Amino acid sequence: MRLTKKGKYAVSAMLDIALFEDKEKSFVKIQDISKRQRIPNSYLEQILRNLRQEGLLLSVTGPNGGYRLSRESEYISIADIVMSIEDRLDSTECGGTADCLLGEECLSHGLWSQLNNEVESFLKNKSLADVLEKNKKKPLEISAGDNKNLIAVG
Amino acid sequence: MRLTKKGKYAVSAMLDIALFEDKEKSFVKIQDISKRQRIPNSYLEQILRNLRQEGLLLSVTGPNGGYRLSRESEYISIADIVMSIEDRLDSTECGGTADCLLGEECLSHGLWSQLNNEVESFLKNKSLADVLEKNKKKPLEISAGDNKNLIAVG
DNA sequence: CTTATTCTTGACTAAATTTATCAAGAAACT
DNA sequence: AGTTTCTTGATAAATTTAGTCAAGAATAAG
Repeated sequence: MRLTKKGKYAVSAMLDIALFEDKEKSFVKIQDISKRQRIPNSYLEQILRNLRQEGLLLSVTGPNGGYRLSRESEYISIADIVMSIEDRLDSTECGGTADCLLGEECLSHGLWSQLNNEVESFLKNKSLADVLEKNKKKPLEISAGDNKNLIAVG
Repeated sequence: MRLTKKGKYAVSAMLDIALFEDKEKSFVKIQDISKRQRIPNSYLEQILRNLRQEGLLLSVTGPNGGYRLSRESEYISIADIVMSIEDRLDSTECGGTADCLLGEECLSHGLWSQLNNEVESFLKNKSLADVLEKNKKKPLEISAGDNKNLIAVG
């Protein structure tokens, strides 16, 4: 399971949406996410596109449109998000193919695939809600002025 | 903790040395490691250089020279190796600095740093010996002919 | 039915990182 | 001397990541 900035942006964006979506009513706009999380707007478009195509987000075009989670934050794991985003699931050949050394399974193969499992199960067991929960405990500082709407997520 | 091909090559090379070094007597040559593990010779030079500089390997120049582990394989962890090799320890800004969002610690910060710890402790608790041990159980196939010396490690 | 808002798409570019390569040099043995 | 083998620093090639852009389509409001 590879982990790049893109994957982290994706998680931040999803957390942001989870926080700011107003169930039944409003959707969260790309622009707002972009500003709050400091993710380049056009890059974010690309990322949200993936997340929607993978069925993690719903979207509505037009005024008052935007994005919303496709299911409750309890049921979206970080692994779901990361796996939607990162193309090369495995960081190098070994770990998935069992065919690392020209047909032979290499000695370190077991090691890397164990590590992979380790990481994967860690991320599978963390939902968006879990991550947000953890941050609820320490009250967020809302600073005055322009930053009123800027809550750290990513 | 980043994980690239370079890091995996390093682990493979170390495993190879652990297997082929003949304590008190012979050293393992770059060329041999390169052939057995299919690691480009000149790239391997660079990698072994790092490992030696970090004190994980000893080397001797000249005929019958080569490399040997600086300490027994029980006392070299995979984390030791990977951390010698990978320059950027952390895959992206967040996870180490606690300063991800222009001075604010981001909501997902805890998540990434937890993951980091997870991976790190996994690799810290695995020694070269551990990895080799696992492979001892299933006897290696030695195929006839040119490959007689080719034991899968990487 | 026109306009403003907002997502959608595909193709493209730039930057960074990873993956090497090479050649000249130094150490050690025979 | 001559051969083997590591040592070093600089450089090049390939791949991946990160980010941009512009034209288009959907929706709502007036």
